[in-house]
Amino acid sequence: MKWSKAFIPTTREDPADAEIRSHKLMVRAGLISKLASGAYTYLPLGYRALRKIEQIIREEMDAAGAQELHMPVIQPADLWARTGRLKAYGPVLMHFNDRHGRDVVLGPTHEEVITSLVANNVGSYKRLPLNLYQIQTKFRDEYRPRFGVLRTREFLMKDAYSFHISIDDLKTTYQKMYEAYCRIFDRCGLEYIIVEAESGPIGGESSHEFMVPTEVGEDSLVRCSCGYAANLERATAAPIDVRPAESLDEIQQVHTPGATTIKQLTELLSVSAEKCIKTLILMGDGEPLIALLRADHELNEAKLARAAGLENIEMADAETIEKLTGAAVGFSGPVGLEGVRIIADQAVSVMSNAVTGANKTDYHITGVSPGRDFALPIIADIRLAQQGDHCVKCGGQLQFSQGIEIGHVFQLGTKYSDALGANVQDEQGNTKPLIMGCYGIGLNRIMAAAIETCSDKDGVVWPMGIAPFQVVIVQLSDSSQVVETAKQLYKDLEARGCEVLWDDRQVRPGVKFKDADLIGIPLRITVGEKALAQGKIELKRRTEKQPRLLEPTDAVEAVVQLVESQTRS
RNA sequence: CGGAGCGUAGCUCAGCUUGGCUAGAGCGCUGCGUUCGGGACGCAGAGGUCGGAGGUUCAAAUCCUCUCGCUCCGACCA
Repeated sequence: MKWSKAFIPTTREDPADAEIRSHKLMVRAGLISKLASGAYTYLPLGYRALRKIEQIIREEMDAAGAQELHMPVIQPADLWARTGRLKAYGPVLMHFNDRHGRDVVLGPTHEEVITSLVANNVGSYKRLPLNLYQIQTKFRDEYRPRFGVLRTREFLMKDAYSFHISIDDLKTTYQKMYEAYCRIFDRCGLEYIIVEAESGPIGGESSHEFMVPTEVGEDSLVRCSCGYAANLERATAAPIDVRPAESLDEIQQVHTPGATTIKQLTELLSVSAEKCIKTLILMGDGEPLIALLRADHELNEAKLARAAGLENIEMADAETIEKLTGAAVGFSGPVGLEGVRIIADQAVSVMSNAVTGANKTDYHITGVSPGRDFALPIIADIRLAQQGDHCVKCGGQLQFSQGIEIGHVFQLGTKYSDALGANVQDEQGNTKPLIMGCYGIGLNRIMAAAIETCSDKDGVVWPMGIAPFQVVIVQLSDSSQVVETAKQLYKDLEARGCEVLWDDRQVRPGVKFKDADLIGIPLRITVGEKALAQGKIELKRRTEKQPRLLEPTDAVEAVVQLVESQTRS
């Protein structure tokens, strides 16, 4: 491609509405352009990169035994109602009414469609396992699109769905997908980690997320040097040890007017939050429930729900709290509360001489020791891991960072097949629900994550595997010798299968160098009078400072080799 | 949906507090000339519903009301 004919609108300045590095660079390098909040055009350069990502995914999915198909974006809302997800997704689903007034949704994902497809066409275990995938635009009316292309209302996703007669068979495919994902992300040149994950409202039991650690990701990661890794929702910290025995104080009531927050309480009484018990009152399936946490810890609702055996949990309103405790919000405590389920975090169970609410407005009590002053019927891990916690596997310090989720694999089970009646007959002729797995990859996020992690002060530094072009030829002048040499290199490299961008523009050298760095093509050939006087041209990697001088024919060989060695995983 | 901020040239912004002449700068763009190995310079130019609607006023980019859009924080999220 000749640069003079290409549509690559680079800019010198950062866009005003971009906050994070990848977003700024994607706009400056002419990869994307925003149409509206959460809706971006992929410009030719950006689209080339996106298509390369797509092709890597396609090749690896095919190699792993999955088959590509293409499903509709528009889906009857009725189908969504049957799995309960019309309600579960709520306003995130984009709807419209067609000319007959039928409620239609734009697919945010395709479990319903694929499950009904397979239900209608597969009746026997003999056709299983089956693994089908598509690469398609998905629609979600996000509460808040953000971070450039990281969270948008319209995005490209690869979603695969597998169908099985047995859990063992599902696990085999799950493992294959897991390995295929590793190859895909390796080929994309990403540094990623794999974490245990909550499966979320999609349902299912086992799940792993593929994350690229960055400073700006939306997800929080917890890691240990021993290899333990989980996302924050799932992460478990090592239990807190029992403190050395001290003499147990007697309970005393203290006047704490207006101290409704932990901060106010600790300042008023000059105690650390570690000595206070936070009493959270929640509603689970219509019943009140009390969660006790050390005051410097945060509740993990998913863990609490699991410990309590409940589906949905939400914070109780002020009225419920006042009725239950007889005190205003902010003065609740476990001592003396009757007839309500109490679940204590493990860290609370090892406390003594603690401070907590007195169930009397404007009063707290001190000298509280769990076990002595109130019962601990259920002790569980119901908190978020936090800075300073230790690894549950090896006892080492847990490390916290942010990350971008680029892929997610789930073992779904029979949630959708049950809801949609997707059954097959097994060997004995019994009717069995299909056991499912599903596997997603966010293509746009791969691109953003790659740029977020691969860039320097001058611009993007594309990994070879997903670079829009593999090599850029910078032609420094219009002298016939320079032009002819550049042209010959261009022809030779293209003939060898390289993706070449030839900067033949009538602009000053400085502009060409700056632009080449900004758009981040991995290899750069410079053709200029100086080196050409010795019959040489310059070859440089984007990551290097100094070029090497080579004969043009040697340069072609060198480029071909570099491309090959860096494209392989 | 709650909180905060921002909408002025293609892009990045100044001007608004304290209303007043023809609405400015830099970058980019067009033409001519000089330059030509890391975003050159000179001259000449094109380019604006000051987000939109309504109001106050002799007079509104500037003040008031409403509205739309965008960004960030929160809530939410395969």
